[in-house]
This record gives sequence, C-alpha cells and structure tokens, in this order.
Amino acid sequence: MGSTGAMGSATKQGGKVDSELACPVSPVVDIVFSRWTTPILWTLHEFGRQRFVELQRNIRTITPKVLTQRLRQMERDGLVVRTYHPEVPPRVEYEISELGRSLAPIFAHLAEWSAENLRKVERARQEFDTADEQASALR
Amino acid sequence: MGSTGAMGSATKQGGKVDSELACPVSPVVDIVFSRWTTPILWTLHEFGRQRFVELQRNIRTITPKVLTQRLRQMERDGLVVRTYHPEVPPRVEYEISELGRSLAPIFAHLAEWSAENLRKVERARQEFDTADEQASALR
DNA sequence: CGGTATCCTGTCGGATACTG
DNA sequence: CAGTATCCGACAGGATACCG
Repeated sequence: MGSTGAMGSATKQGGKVDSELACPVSPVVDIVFSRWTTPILWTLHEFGRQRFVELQRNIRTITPKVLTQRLRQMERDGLVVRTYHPEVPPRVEYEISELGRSLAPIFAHLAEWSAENLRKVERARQEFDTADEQASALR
Repeated sequence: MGSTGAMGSATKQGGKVDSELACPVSPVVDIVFSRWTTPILWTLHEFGRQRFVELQRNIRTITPKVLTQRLRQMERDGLVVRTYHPEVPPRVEYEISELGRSLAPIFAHLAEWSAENLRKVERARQEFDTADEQASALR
C-alpha cells in the first residue's frame, strides 16, 4: 500500500482529518464500534427482525433510552431499517439492512479473533500487572 | 479501557454478562476499537517501529498524554511492544507485536468496507436528515 | 526526548419516571 | 408497546504546563 499519500484521500478539512489520514479504518470505527451498536447489530443479525421490547430483552442490560439512541443512529447511518405499524397497540420492527449485513463477515472474523486471542490478551495483562507490582516494590 | 462502567462485557457482579451473551465481538471492541488505538495500530503497522515523537508526528492531532495512555494500554494488552534504551537522550521505540499484527487482515477488511460503503452511509444520513426536516415541517 | 501533572469539558450511558 | 423526559455520574480525551 502507498505510504504517506495514497490512503484515505485528504478530502475533508478539520480536526478529524489526521486520524483519518493516519488510519482509513477510523471512520468505520465511529459508525460501527461503540459500546452498544455492536451487540445490537449482532442480535439483529442473529435473531432477525425484532420489536423494540424483544431487542430490550435480548440485550438485557441496555436501557430503553440508550437503545433508542443507538437504534436511531444506526437507522440514520443506514445500518438498520425501522418499520412502524400504525396499530393499537403500536408495533415497531427493526431489522438489519443490507448495508448492515455487509458487515457480517467482519463480525465473524472478529469473533474468530476473539476466540483465538482473547486469552492471550488476558495473560499479557496479568504479566504486565505483576511486573508492575514488582517494579513498584523495588522503589 | 471500557468507557462508562463495564464496557461491552465485564460487569463482574452477576457473573453472566449480557452484552457478551448477545455479542461475542464486544470484548474485542473494547480492546481494539477506541478512538485512538486504531490509528496507532495502523500507523505502527504501516511505518514499523517508531519512537514516541514519530508517532506523535504521524498522528498529528493526538496529544502526548493520550498517546501515552493508549500506548500503555496497548502494551498491557500485548498489542504493542515498548523498548526503552537507556541512553542520553533517552530513546523509546514502539512496535506492533505479533498479536497486534494478527489484527491486520481485519483492518484490511475494514478499510475495504470503508472504501466501498462509507459513501452509502453518508447518503443515508442525508436522506434521513432531509426526511426529518420534512417531517418536522408537517407539524 | 519521553513523558507527567492538572484542569476542564463533551459525550456516552445508567437510573428513574412518565406518556400516546 | 415504544418510546420520551430528566437528572446524574464516569471517563475518554483536549489544552496547557512542567520535569528527569
């Protein structure tokens, strides 16, 4: 790959440019990898079209407020499709869009990486932490 | 590491973790995809072993404090190797570890996804926003 | 050079309560 | 049911200054 120049195209000006310049992945990160978007996307992908409450039940610790916020953002970004059925009681269904679904292989890779390497990270942490203790014991 | 509270995974209280249950990807997200870890990892991967100041120059908008913080976390997680040369003036070099390098294919996929789909996201946003304007104009 | 030490704020997310 | 309305705390991250 090109070194300095080729990557992200310096199209934008402003604060965010540099991290984008340094890393074409950053924009995707902002869109897809926040605390809750990942679980939501995953759940939607796993269990298919779901109502608001179903999502809430499948992602137990999420609050309705946050669920709404993330869902709105993802809808705005075109990752999720919201369907409102004007009935009584109201019914709203969320499903993953095609764009959202195009992330599936990446998620799969991530899950795979996790299965293979999460342990290593944990071990590295332990080593680092105990080494740290020893270091501060020397003082 | 995690932002608020316990991140996409480890609320250690109850034992079972809901978002983890819902999404095996969350732990990886916490480790790899924060605002700065991605650019740092990318830069390290692209330009190889670098000194602190070089990293600072390559990722222009990052402040030394944050760079240190992220670097420490990544070192602790075993993604980055820090080498201290006790010279005058001091010299410290950072390089990506093997574990860190194992993320490269994922980053490549992400960059690819970005190149193909970022536009779509932007278009979706515009549509959503203008539709929103129209909707609120009706009220 | 390679960081620390402070101070400060923006934003995410949690808790709780309340509607159409 | 599907949210909205508030209040609030926590922390990543920015700005600035200083040190071995």
